[in-house]
Amino acid sequence: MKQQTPPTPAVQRLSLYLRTLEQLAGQGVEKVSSRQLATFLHITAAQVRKDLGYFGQFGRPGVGYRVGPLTEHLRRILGTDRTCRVVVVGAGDLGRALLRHRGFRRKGFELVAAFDISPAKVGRQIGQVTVRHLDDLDEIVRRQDVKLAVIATPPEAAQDVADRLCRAGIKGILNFAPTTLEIPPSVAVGPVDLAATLEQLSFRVRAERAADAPTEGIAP
Amino acid sequence: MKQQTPPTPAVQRLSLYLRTLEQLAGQGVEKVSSRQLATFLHITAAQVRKDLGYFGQFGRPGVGYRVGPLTEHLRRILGTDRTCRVVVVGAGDLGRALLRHRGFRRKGFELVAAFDISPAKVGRQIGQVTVRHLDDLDEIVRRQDVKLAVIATPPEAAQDVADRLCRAGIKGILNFAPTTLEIPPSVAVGPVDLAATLEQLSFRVRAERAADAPTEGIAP
DNA sequence: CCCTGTGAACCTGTTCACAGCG
DNA sequence: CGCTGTGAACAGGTTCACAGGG
Repeated sequence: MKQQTPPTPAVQRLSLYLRTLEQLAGQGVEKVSSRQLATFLHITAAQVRKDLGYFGQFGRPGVGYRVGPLTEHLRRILGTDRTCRVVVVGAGDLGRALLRHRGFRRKGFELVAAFDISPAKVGRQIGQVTVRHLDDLDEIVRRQDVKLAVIATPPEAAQDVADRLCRAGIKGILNFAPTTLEIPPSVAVGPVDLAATLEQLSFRVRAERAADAPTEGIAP
Repeated sequence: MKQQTPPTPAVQRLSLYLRTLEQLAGQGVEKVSSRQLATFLHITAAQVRKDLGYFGQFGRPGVGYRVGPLTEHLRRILGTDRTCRVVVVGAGDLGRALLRHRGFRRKGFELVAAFDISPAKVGRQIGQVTVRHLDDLDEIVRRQDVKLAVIATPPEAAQDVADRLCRAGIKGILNFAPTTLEIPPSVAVGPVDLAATLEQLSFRVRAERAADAPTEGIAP
């Protein structure tokens, strides 16, 4: 029988399946097997089938999955079948880059507003939007019924911004500031710490050197 | 007995412990208990102790951990105790933002070069570096013995860039392009798909309607 | 044959509970 | 006492293996 809550890693892979399917559709491919999907993503075919199995039965035995319909299903599951409005707080380098990034729009996200407190930035046009003062956040989020927000501020400002976002009724926050936010459990947080991600790479590169050192020499 | 390979999630949390410790040190704090660290990161104290336990014995019973020494240990484990050189490929919006970002330097990474193929971008100064043509990549990576690279190109270019990086002897790649790279297993890849990360938030916000249980995630 | 869907076995990571030290 | 370090119990995910459909 089906598990009540799908494993988080399975949900993460859903995004990868969707990405792959969109690419295949662009090449005119119409059907795909779990094995093919698995090969593209360097995982096992059983994993693909089990992941999709948490959400329904999308395939046909002996045939595989039809690319178009499965794409639609995954979009619906992820909630990106309808365009989803997002605000960006912080118009520094990273905020600007995100606002100009075309990838979000393609994936069903619309960046509808940007906020900052610096007078030098407020009023500037970036991508499709004009930067507004942080004090306007509440009004705009409510008026446009925005559910998702991106925090791209310095870490010192992140908690205050998060508080404002929660008060404005935001439901999910993508946090690029290297801080752990204190927020009510009704709001989801996706932490993205770029420096920490590089650190992970550094570790793996370093670990490889010491791969065949049988002496456990990590603690000095 | 100690496990041979530390769990990947534990290594990821190491970066968070380090981040927290650096913050505490900035506030003049000198010792910290597993319970305090756990509270900051919304995890359990046992988790903190077990994670650190994979790498050595750093604490003193009845006292806790000394902030300074533990910070040093974690940096050494992650390989960021010495400055680590990194190149960035792709000088678009995202590449520029990363090149100007001060957070990497603070964490022990030095962005030593940027590459692009667009004549409009080659020669421009961004942050501390001048953008060079992609054809110079091999020479610079070898001459400066660079181990890590960031790919911030359009997805169509990512695989070719990855091939060049591998040929140049790069050991780890942080890939911001929404593609799965084909690379030899001797090279580590850290995939960062920003649109996919937003999709995950969308899912969790949407899932909340049905069941009130959003979770704070760590894995990218 | 080739494929999906799925219980069952396996494995990896987390939590518990306590011994031992300051 | 409070705190670390760690085996043991537990939970969550992944892989296996096979039933069943085209």
